[in-house]
Amino acid sequence: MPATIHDVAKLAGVGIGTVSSVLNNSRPVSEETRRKVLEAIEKLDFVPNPSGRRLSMGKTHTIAVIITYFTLASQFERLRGVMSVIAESDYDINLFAIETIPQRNKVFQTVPRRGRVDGLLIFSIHPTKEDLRRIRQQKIPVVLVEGYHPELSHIFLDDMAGARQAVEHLIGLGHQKIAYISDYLDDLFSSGFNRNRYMGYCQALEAAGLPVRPEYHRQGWHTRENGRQMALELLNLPDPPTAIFCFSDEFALGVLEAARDMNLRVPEDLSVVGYDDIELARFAQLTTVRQHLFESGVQGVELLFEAIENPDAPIKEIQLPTELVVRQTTAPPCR
Amino acid sequence: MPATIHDVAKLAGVGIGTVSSVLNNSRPVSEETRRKVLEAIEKLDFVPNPSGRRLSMGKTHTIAVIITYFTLASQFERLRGVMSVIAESDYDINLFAIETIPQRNKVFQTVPRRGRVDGLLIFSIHPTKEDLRRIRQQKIPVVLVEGYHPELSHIFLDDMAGARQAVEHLIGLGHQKIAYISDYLDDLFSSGFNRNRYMGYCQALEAAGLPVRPEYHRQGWHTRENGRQMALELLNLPDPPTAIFCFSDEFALGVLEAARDMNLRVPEDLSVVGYDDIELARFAQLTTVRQHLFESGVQGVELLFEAIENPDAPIKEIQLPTELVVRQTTAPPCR
DNA sequence: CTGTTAGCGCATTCAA
DNA sequence: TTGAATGCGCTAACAG
Repeated sequence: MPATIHDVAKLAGVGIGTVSSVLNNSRPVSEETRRKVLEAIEKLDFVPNPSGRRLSMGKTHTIAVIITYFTLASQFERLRGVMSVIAESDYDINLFAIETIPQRNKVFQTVPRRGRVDGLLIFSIHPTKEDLRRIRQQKIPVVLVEGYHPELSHIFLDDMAGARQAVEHLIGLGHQKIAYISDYLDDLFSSGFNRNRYMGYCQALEAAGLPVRPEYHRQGWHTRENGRQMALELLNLPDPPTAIFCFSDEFALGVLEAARDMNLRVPEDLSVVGYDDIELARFAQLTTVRQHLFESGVQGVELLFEAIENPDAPIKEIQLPTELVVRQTTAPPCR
Repeated sequence: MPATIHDVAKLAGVGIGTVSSVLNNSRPVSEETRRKVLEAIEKLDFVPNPSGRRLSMGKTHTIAVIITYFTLASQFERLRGVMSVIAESDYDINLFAIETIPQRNKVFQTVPRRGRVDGLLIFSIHPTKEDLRRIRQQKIPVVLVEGYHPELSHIFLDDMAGARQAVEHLIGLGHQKIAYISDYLDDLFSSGFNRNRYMGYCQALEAAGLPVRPEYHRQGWHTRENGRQMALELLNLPDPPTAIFCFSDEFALGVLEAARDMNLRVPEDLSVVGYDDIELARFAQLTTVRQHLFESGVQGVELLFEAIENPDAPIKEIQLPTELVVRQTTAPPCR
């Protein structure tokens, strides 16, 4: 139904090769014929069919963005970063959200292929050996965002240091009983950064001569409500913590809710530190570890574009800084 | 580089037609050959090239989702709704975020075409006559989410009623000085729903015999920070309002920040009502008008799928309910 | 400078 | 039940 290159050629009285030439500036065309072609294109409201073009060129001009934890505001902010540079490019983006293992498998089995997309941007997922094999075999450019792999380009942060900063801040305020609310340590998607944050937490405690108390460590699936539940459990312990460090701001907001439920004042009765610095952390006046979410999305696509342009370039890694942002949810403990 | 249908055919010792048949169950194949083909597919890790398939079938198995105000949490929640049903389907999604008029034009000029995508889901944008012409010409299925157009399928809400409920709630509490913070009334993208909410606001006031004071109506671009600024202006008026109704929760959170800046207690000194009921409204204990965001995304794609299946079916419109959710940010005025 | 032709990978006829 | 041939819309190489 829509006009094809043949329709344009016929209307302009030229061959399809010529139309293609003016479309892509692939070879010189006389002013006269160019004008005729342009006119025909205008009149027919012609836009080239991407499938035809893709098939012919072997390039899709599309990148896939694979996201897990798609409920999290942090992922949304990363995605916004991606979209901001996509809008300026002539690439399309295919979005894949994966929440379950079967979904993960399906996506990783079908998406990372030449002819399907030109490159992959993967948020917060650790590729398995199987994934890696596939990726290498298809020779498809990949960039991990909030991920780490020695053989793939990635944007990552020093999570251990970030977590350490947060806990050191609490220790510096005089806290001795510091709990940690985290994602499952061996969650199937994760790139080990949750493990790293846990290690940072432990390191900071140990460096200060504080014990790592197992009952102060809770794990749960990544929602605010779970954060609230786990905080409630912690705060109802016989010897409750005076401060809670959270794997994410999402959890931290849940902790704040729990404190409200129990009529605890923050920060007087309970200090709370989050991780991510999502948009709403500022609203909640949450002390948190900032990772540059939007920026990580931006740099991720840029890296991917580079890799697509220059497939033989060595992989790159970019480390984004983490910084502690002290707001109103941390203070010295009362007791 | 990746295996093609020819590679599979050769390895299996059959013709490509046969391979295609087992791939799509398009015609009977003997158990014996099917097995051989499946084996070859497995061995070569073959997945059909989508561009080829699309070109051949004239279907893309892709839908475009066009979103404006992509910074808003409400859009993210809608998108999550969309993704949740996409994950269960075998459709891909192409995401387009538009923030500026040139972007808008480019997207509407190139995206809504047969051969490019099978359908369009459009969030919070009012199609122009020009857009409509294009859409009709390409005969491409379209569903508007949070939009209204008599000739296109759409998911919408009765915004006038929603706004009225909110303002009536405030009036019922005894407020007489009620301000309204809105998006620009003639914003270029919008479908008029901001205008409708304004009318609902006016209606409720008038029905109660209250004056519509122009200085109580502020307009600004859709960010929390702007909400804060506008609230500051309102609250510094010689005769400040005792309640502020907001076009969105995003604005309302900004108003809450402004109140905090000015050491006003909410709801004692100032009542605040939002609109949308985003995830975080609950955290902020915000009284708000709920629209079912996630659900609107879900129903939007479902409607679109129906339209793709059955292109000649009449357009459908779904009205989603709005409901006032009273939380902690509204109370009778002090003075 | 321009028209013609050969694929790109697939689904789908048409024959056998 | 199957193989071979045709065409989807386009780009690029080839031939003028």
